[in-house]
Amino acid sequence: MTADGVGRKRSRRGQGDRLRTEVLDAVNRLLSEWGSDEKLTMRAVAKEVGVAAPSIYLHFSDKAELVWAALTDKYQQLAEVMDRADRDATDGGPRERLRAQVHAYCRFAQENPGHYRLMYEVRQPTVEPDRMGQHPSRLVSRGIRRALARCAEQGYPLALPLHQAAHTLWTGLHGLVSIQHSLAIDAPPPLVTSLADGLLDVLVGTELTSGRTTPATNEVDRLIAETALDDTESC
Amino acid sequence: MTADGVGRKRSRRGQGDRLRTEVLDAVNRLLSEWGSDEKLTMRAVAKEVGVAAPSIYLHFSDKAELVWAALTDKYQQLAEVMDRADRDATDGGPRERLRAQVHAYCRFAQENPGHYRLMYEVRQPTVEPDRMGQHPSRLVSRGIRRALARCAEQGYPLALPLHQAAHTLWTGLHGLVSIQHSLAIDAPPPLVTSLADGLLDVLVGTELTSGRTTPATNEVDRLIAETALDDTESC
DNA sequence: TGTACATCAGTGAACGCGCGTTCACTGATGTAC
DNA sequence: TGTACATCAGTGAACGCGCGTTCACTGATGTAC
Repeated sequence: MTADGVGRKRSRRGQGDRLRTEVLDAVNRLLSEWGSDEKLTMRAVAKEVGVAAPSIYLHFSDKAELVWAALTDKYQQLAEVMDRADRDATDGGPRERLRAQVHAYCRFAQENPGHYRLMYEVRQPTVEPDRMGQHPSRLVSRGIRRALARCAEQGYPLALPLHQAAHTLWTGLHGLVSIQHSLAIDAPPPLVTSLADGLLDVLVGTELTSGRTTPATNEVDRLIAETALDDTESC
Repeated sequence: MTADGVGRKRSRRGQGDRLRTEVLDAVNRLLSEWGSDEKLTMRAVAKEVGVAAPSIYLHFSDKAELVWAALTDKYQQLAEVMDRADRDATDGGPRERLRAQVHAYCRFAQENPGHYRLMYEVRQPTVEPDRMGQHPSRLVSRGIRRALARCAEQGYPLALPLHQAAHTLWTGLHGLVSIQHSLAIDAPPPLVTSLADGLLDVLVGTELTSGRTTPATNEVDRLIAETALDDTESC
């Protein structure tokens, strides 16, 4: 037991895996508390768990693996939050559901600045390139693309071809919150959400019209769909 | 003279300031060479200059000051590149000039990933909050806003009020290139430029029409104009 | 039922390293007399 | 014109620190006989 360890009890035989989740929980707590990933060290994590630093290596082969696990976890959580927001808005049309997802994204980014930074700066400990192809951020971009596809299907005109619109919306949201974070701007949270709404309004027509229609797929759209930027699932 | 110092000659009396620019040049070279700011240490910079590490302190009181100087320098350079692109496109209309600025931005970000990362992650060594109010990124956002204002003045309809459109365009560009960087995606550079074009097309009408017109300023637009997100100069 | 033992879930101390920064110094160079 | 001296532009060695990681270990706990 370390100096500050809060009386953690050693797991019983066979319960060794308990520590793994405790470690990931500790990472979450530290990122929340600090709003940053600067001080995220093996020693700090161990101390937060109430365990000696080498114990972490019983479950993660090195720091990169730990960070990657935390990161994947959080992406899943973000995707889940967006998905729930989408489902909870079923009484609105597909456009309202997309908007709900967008708002969930903004809220998550503002409530979890530490996690958000970690998620979008994987190169902390460098990560192998093949892993990059499976980057869990796909979970998020896919959710947005699906919601956009539903809008298009049900007659809302998109200002750009589907994949391009989805990528533009996703990266646009990221740009909004990330500049907010990196320039340490203290704009009120609702402002970011309003800006996101503006972007959404520009990309997805607000009413069902037969006049304007979603542009057909083009070279750019196809390239995005093929690149690692997106995944292969068809829409 | 250090082991690797490339025969740098000590400055003559009164020429002591020469070292200052040599240091900043060295920072530039290292960021270019590495495409990253991870390894940017006082020792590495000193070695690149061909000088002992403590010599840097003759001109910069600490690392934060050095980084801030390099950062400001690069923002000015980016703003200049965008400005020149704008001026070089005078034979096109204001819309073509804006597009030229947008392309210059994308090119800069892709050709200088190391600088770009440094520019948008100031919190490396934490920077005092009052400095943040004077963040040199304003140079960039101002350039974009001015070009947008010219478009609006000359009859191109914006899809959003001026300041909001400018902020959306700027952060949207940042989102595009920053996700490219952080997810280590190897999309061909022209693709990013095409995506930027798409964003531009969505925000600024492609033709002079009297039908659609730029929305009047609103609450969101006013808030952005007032926030540190922007500067006070009126458009 | 009692006991020897294998295994599991960790620990304490130390490793080598690189970092930002400090400190007392040095040696060339221009200047005053 | 020659020389003592102040100043300038740096240097070398060391500081204390925190980091990721390794290594030999320990002590409780379940199990076999």
